[in-house]
Amino acid sequence: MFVNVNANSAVRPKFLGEHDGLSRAQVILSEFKYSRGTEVFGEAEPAEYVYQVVEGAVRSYKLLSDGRRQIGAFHLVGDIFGLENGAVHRFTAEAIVDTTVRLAKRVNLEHVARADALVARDLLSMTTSNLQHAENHMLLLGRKTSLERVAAFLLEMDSRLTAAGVMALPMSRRDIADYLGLTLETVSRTLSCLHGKGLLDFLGQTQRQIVLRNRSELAKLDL
Amino acid sequence: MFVNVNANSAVRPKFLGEHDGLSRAQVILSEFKYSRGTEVFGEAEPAEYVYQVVEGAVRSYKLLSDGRRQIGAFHLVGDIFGLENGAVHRFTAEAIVDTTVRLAKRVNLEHVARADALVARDLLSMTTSNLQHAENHMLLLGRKTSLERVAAFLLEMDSRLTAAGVMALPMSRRDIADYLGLTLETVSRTLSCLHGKGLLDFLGQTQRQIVLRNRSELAKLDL
DNA sequence: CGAAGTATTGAGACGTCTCAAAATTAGTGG
DNA sequence: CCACTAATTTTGAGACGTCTCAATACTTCG
Repeated sequence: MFVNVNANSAVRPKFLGEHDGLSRAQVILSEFKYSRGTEVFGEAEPAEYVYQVVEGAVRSYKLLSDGRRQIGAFHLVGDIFGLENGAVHRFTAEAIVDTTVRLAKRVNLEHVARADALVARDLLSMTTSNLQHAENHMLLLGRKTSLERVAAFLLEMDSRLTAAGVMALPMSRRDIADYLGLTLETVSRTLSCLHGKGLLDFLGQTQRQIVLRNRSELAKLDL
Repeated sequence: MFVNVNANSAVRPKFLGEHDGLSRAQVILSEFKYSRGTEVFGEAEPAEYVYQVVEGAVRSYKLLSDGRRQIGAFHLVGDIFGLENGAVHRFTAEAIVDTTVRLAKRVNLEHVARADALVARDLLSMTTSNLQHAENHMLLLGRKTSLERVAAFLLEMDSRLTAAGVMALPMSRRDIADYLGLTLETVSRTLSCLHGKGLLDFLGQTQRQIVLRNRSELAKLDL
């Protein structure tokens, strides 16, 4: 099932096993592919692995009993996810598009962390940046209008995945809505509104390629 | 300004310096009092100390430029707050009522953590529980109704500060609203509604002492 | 090219917010 | 301790933003 791969990809972000993200950790790495829509791990499942997106995109979410969904984060190329302190995962993680992940056995990581204080420090700083993102997102979900939420989303994605001026969103309107605490219709309407104001353009024949025309106006909308 | 105190209080929770929360750390501890409404630290201020509530209650919040406020957490007796990985605080912290805190210099704590892996582990697990709280709160803020939010709030506070069956809330309706992403009127109406249904009672002549009459019905409301 | 999935747009419903007033509680100084 | 004032809470009525439901358009994929 798991294929051992150590081939170097020529991609920008720092990957597990390269001496950065998780220092010069001697952890066993594998790669695995998930096709669009499949689950990487489920909420409350034992947290056996830690993952990093090599290619594609992943959403982590929680569900209420009646199906309402809150996406806590999108994981894009280079992002590490599924890192838990406790025994089980607190989110469900699904591939948004066909996705390749690199994975490390959690117990190995913990073993290395015990020996190497730098690795332990990396674990803390990753957890801290997750916390920081969650804190900012609470402000968005609790207090921002739909326009402010969508503007914040666009700016976040712009900074994380824009290549050559074009932002190719992997996620659907529904995913965006569940991330922003809105409905997909409200997201769609708000994007149309921003397009109408000349702040962004839709590119080609897909609605998921977006070009930001006026970042500073968007930034003003995101208080 | 800071008074060195090592007197043992006879209170329930484990405190800094007692061999639990932060292991057998040899950190210098002081106590300090903040009167109702005063700021303990501000957002983006250098994070020089880590705090623990000895008596009273604290709110941590973020503000938007126009004054909208999102409270990220309430810190009650025993809770540690102001723990940062980065150089600065990401929230403003204010005393809700007259409050006594114990505080430790952050650099000392880091120094100890470097020497003692158990302390380092405690730091990570504290950050993780903050993260876990934030993740649950994102679900609440993004997807729950006002009734579900208030029910969740009551159950959270019930588990954290009920003494002798009575829950003495230190925070105002406005604080609750800013925690739940609602307005104070909606919080008040929702509490009235729950009272009307016989799920809770208001005690004495204050509106901040509440007795939960039917926890299981409340739990059903909090999906 | 047809079918399924996704996005847009519209119209009306609904939940929460806003504004306002009254009731209650807390705080202050005599 | 009381009287007075300020602050907080409750309650009401109407406004507003987002949601729901529905229809249409567009894109993707077999």
